[in-house]
Amino acid sequence: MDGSPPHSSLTYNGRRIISAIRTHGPQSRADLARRLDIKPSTVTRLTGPMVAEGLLTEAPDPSREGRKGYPARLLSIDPRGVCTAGVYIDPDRIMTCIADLAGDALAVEETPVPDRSFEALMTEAGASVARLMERTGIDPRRMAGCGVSYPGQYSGDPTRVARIRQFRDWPEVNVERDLSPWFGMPVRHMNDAKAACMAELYHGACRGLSNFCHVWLSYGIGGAAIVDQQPYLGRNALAAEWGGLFPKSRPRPSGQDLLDVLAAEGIVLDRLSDLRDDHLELPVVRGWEERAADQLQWLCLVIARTFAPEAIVIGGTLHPRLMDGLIQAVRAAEPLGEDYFVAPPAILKAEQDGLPQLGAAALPIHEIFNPSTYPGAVSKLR
Amino acid sequence: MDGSPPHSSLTYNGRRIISAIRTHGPQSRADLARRLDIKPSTVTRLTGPMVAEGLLTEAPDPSREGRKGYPARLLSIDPRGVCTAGVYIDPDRIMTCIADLAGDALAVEETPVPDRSFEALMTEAGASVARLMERTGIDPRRMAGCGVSYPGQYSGDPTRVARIRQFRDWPEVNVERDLSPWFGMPVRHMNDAKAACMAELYHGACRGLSNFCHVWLSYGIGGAAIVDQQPYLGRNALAAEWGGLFPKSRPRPSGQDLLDVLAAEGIVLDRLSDLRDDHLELPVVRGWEERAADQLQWLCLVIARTFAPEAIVIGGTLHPRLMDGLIQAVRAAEPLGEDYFVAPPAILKAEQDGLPQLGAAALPIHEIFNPSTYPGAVSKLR
DNA sequence: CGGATTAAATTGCATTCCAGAACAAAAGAC
DNA sequence: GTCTTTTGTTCTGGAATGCAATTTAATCCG
Repeated sequence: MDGSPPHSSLTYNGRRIISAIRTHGPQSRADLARRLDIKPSTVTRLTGPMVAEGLLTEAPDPSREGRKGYPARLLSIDPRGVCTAGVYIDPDRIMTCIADLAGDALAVEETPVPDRSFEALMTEAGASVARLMERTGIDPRRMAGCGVSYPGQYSGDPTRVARIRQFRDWPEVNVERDLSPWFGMPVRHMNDAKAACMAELYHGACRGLSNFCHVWLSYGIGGAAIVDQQPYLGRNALAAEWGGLFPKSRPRPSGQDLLDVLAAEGIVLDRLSDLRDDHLELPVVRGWEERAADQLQWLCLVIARTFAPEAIVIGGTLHPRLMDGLIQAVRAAEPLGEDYFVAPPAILKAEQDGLPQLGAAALPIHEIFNPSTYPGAVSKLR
Repeated sequence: MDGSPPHSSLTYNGRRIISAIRTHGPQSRADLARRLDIKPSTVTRLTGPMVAEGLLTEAPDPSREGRKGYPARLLSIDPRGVCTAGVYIDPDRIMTCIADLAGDALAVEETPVPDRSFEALMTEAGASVARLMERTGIDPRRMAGCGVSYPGQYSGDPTRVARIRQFRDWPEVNVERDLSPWFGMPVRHMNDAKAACMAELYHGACRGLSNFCHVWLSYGIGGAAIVDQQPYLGRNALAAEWGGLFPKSRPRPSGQDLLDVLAAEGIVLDRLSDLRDDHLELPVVRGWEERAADQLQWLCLVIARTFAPEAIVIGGTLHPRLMDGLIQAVRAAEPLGEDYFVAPPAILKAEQDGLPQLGAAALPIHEIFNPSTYPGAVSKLR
């Protein structure tokens, strides 16, 4: 059809339009002009090519039926207008997917990790993405890029991705130089918790929220803070790494801590996923759950009093019933401390924590559609 | 001379230029072009009117003397190019100033509060600013606006300034409608702690820093968080109100708490400023200081692990020797907890906490010179 | 039924702002 | 004295938006 991908020609206000539709749902050109404080003519001009290229779709507005005036046509994002690939790597497995703009996974794959070397992992991940592309028959021009995430904290130079404990032998990884070659498209990276947070921002419980915090419970305790619809990373990308509030030498509400507590009772599990339903009935697990709930209540209170987010979303890879129990406990702990004279932030349950590679797949979307990541020189007119 | 004030015609890149000079010091047009990734021709075109209007001044660059090429001319901000007024109101007094762009107060005034009604206070504040304008003989066209700050927390509708405890009888205050009429120029508002933080950003210890947190110790415990050179307010502007981490029913590191502790020992002081040097030697004050230092250490640890700022700046209206002691104690508490594998944030002493009205005076500067507050329609070129 | 009214969407032209390229100016280097 | 280097300027063109008039399709109402 045409040579250039449908997202490559978006102007700054073009991104704002996509962003507004994503946040506030399908709406007319006139609504967009009012919301974004730009002229209707600008909206018409910018949306024209987007509709032609299949990025947006038009539909009549039923809610305005029976009212005077020219009937409005609602603009919606066509989920299949652009797709992205997501790669999640942990010490045990590689999980990949092709996802559309609605966050639906068109295809997923899970591959065991044979060898933890950087080369072996990236070779396998690249091959997996290529297989998924083949299987779904996606037009490569519609692929906006590939997101890659893996657990671990950052350290030192923020332009480079950190080496992490589980992958000690990896080289010093630089996204552009070391990651991109394996996937044949632009590559973005964040650690597992921050990528999972992006999935909640674009496809999950926090869709369109401007300011919220994320708590990620896996083997460790991770997290992220979203400020004005972008991740706030802080110094060395250490912001919202809540684990730092719980010293490793003491009991903490992490998956590894649960495994340690179980092991001390003689129940040795290798992975979190080995935790079966009947384990949950054990007194030792009940006890851990109660203590972890207290610690999470305290954590949410601290988050509420520091970031004052609109919401706190909690997700992770612990057993679903553990997650549910912890979230219920935090919700019950209102009013989140004394001295509160306004309503506390909403406590939300993550919706996309079952598919960690979806978070990675959200990274290219952020890069391409978010106004704040618009590249190049800047001008503003008034 | 000319009819419009020198700051009113700044384009978006014009603001970026001012901002870059403020952050990185005097520099040549070529430096600015490289730093901001815009063309030298653009810098020439934009700086021309600024120099002509007296907003910028030119000087030869001694550091490039003896080197090849056309000698560079350094551009500096002329502190007197634009001035602002600042008004700080507390239950006991009204403090006002006229300040220039360097944060020098050209004139200050302190007036006792006769009557805490909104009308009386604003009448007196407006008259005071008018007297200062008269005294300094400032050209009204050079006045960018007036900042107004007073202590208290926000609640409810963030478009309106909150009613606070000390001023319970005030009406529901709306900045545009209720504050502007008294001062004859544009008015901006933040509470005392957040305004003080703006003074540190523009004139003090954190000049030009992108991300930092502020701890404000007065009768209460306030604070602010700066993200990308703008205040991050959060839900209901409650972000970084650190006092929320210390329930009022228990000992907390606030000035009011110190007065309460002293009162319990039979030493009844009415105001913080009544605390004399010899009070500091009392065992009860020593004890309070020690406990408050522990609490501040904990607070800074929490800030470091949540916001991960580049720096934490501590200021307030406590006795200077108390402030110094507390800051020293926090600095000595490195490494700010275990599990830290990168350097902790710098602990800085506020430089402008002696003149609270200067924080208010920084608000119009932020509004006028910060790229992120640029009004009107938006476009970006690439 | 048909003109008046209403609001959305479109079109052509004007304006604003920046990039690009050629050029001018001032200094040291050879 | 000419060449080289770097800063700074000028002028033109292009990209993006605003502005104002116009078209379009629906309801309202006599």
